[in-house]
Amino acid sequence: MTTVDHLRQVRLGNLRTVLLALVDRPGSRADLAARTGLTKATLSNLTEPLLANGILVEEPATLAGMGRPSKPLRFHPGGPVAVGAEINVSHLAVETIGLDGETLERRLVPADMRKATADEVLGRITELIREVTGPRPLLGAGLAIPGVVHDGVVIRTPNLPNLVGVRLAEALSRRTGLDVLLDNEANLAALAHLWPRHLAGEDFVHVTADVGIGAGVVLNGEVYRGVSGFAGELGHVVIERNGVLCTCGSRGCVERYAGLDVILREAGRRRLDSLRKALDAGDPKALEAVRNAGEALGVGLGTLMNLFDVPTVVLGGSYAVLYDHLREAVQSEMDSRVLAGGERHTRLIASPLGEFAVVRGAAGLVTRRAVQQPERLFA
Amino acid sequence: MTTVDHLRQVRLGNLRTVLLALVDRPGSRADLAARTGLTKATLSNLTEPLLANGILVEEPATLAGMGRPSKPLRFHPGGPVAVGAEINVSHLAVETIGLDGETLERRLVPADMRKATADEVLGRITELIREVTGPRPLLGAGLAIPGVVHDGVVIRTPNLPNLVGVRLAEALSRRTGLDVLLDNEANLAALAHLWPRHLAGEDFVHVTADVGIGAGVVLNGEVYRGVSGFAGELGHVVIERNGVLCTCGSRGCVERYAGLDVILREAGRRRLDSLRKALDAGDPKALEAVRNAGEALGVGLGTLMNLFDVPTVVLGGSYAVLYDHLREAVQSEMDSRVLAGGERHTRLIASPLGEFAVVRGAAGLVTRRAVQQPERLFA
DNA sequence: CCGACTAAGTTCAAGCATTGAACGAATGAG
DNA sequence: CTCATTCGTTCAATGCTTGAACTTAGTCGG
Repeated sequence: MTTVDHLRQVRLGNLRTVLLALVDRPGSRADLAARTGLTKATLSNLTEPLLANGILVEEPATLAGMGRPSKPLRFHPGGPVAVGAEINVSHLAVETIGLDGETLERRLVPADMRKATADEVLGRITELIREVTGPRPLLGAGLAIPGVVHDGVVIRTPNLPNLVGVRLAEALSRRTGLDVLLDNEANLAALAHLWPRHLAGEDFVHVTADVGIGAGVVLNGEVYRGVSGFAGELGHVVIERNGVLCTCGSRGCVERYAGLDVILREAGRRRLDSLRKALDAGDPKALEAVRNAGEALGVGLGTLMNLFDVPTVVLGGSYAVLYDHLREAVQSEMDSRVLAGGERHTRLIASPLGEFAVVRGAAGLVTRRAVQQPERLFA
Repeated sequence: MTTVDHLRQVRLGNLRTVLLALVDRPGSRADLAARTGLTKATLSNLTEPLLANGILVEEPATLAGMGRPSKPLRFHPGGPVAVGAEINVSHLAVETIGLDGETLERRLVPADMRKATADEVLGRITELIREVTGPRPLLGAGLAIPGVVHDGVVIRTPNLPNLVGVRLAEALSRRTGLDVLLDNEANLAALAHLWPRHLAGEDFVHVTADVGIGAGVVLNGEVYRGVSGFAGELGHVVIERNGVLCTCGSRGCVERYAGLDVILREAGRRRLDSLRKALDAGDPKALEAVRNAGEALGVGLGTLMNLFDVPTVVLGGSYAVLYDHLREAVQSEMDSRVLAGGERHTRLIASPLGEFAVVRGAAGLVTRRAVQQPERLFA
């Protein structure tokens, strides 16, 4: 650690706060100085290389009130972009976003990936990525899969058995030439609610149901993954110690009572949209199936809240679609069990992001890293 | 934020790493330079004020091999000390430690505090603190209570009802003239395993049973408290959604199956030492009571592990006393339910700290703050 | 006993990011 | 046209770490 390094760290830290302020919203040097607490002099200095490297652009001018007009800075419309990609059981999806978080291109293609080989999956996702990437420089790609991931390797993915043990990040990187970050879809859906916009605060849990139930846990503005990537496995929280046997070997896992497959079976439906229609039509069997699932989920979430103590739960994915009919059962079961409930109710909300939450999170993983490690922008 | 502040931050950060290295073990300037990555010049510079202020002392010399002998630095034996204090249902305890973590004085006095008023409790604990503090300067006091705490105020403490709502930190501070940090005993028992020595890694959960069951959660080398102090409430993790009604209003909480009161009742014993003797004598009723509790605890811990994904569980307090007889049931139930268990077994250990774990943690809270904010040492 | 050797600790000029103040630039108000 | 106002730049000053040179205090071999 040389002396230069120490001062360089200070500079990089300031660069990070400036970029964070810009992600929040564009602003002139003077405005950014006020917002970050740095001086105008430092801002001139810090933004100079960002402008020179095509990361930022200076807008013509703003005809404000008195005084010299300010020239707001924003992310360059031709600047670097990040790719998000999702491999899932029944679809593939990709999306590109700029550093400002705006969506540039997106694709979602239904496809049964259950039996596909790793090569087939990689081939198709690579093709999709090529479709959405244009001439703008690429920061890298985030890749989401439904399962547990550690160090770029797929550790566990019950519904895509051909991917277990595959070094997916490396494999996709070889095919696309991009830097690839691999993560679990639950974590990435949660990240999409945190970055680039705070949609649910700095501490929350995001819950999704597909075949399994996964929770992405955000603590202190950071996604919490656990030491080996197994954190937030809400689906395997036990609600009845001698309950139904689970594929994981345990008994009474939440997943066996609140998983989407269970709800559909109990409701006598095949697909989510059909269930949704039945619910809206007041079908009693469907309503009961959803209420039962909501209660089970509420019990599991109560346990989760007693361990993590966060103020907000976001229901996403299929749960967001069923939100109107789930809410009451989940909330009441949770409230009756959460210890902190005496102080304040746990806020339960539906995700405002649709089916692109996961890919947006995947892309966000890349833009977030670029902002937090600004030296990457000059490579 | 002036320019001076920026450079001061660098200096304070380096001071912190030097002090951390010294907490680990004493060492000469050259040795510390090697361990911290700083230069000998910087070390001379940083340690000078620490020596001048009586925080460190220079040992005479060490007659090592060749070359100029080194003069190791260590914390001054007359330097500042921290007080830890514990208010509990059936006892009060205090302990003083130096910055190196060595115990100086300790007291543990049995006393039924259930019906005591806040004033009575504060009076007695103040008296104990006076008994153990000598001429050495005081950094402050850590205060532990069995219950939930937030911002120096007691939020919830089922077994010491007279303390709810009391601004305990402020009250004790007024009586003793010390800076007081208030925290939950579960968090502090966990901290005692993290600071000043890593006894269980940087990620673990420490579990204690008294009347209730509490877990102190350590993630990434930091105690995780949740947004309102309610994190780690393992006692209210649900293991049977329609199980026994709990005082908290929920049903099937772990506490109702694995709490110490339950174990004693089932075993037909009044006190822990009597239970322990019965177990050692092979009393079947006692053995079964403990095994049942172990299984229930294992189910709850399995759920906890599926959410936090830490590699180690430390059993402390009464559970440490019963460890030999609890271990098997806890471990097997946990292993069959933890998803990450396929990769590695969760390590289950008994706390090596005895009944002073909580007060040591309370004192550690203060020494840790002093090291992390070294500017406090020059006041 | 002396000189070579080794390692610890100190001294000092150099380097560098931020700062605050002074300055130049660009516009509106009167 | 002049003044007020705000934006952005320039520049000397600050203060911390650094690496190299230097001093100090021992061991080792003859």
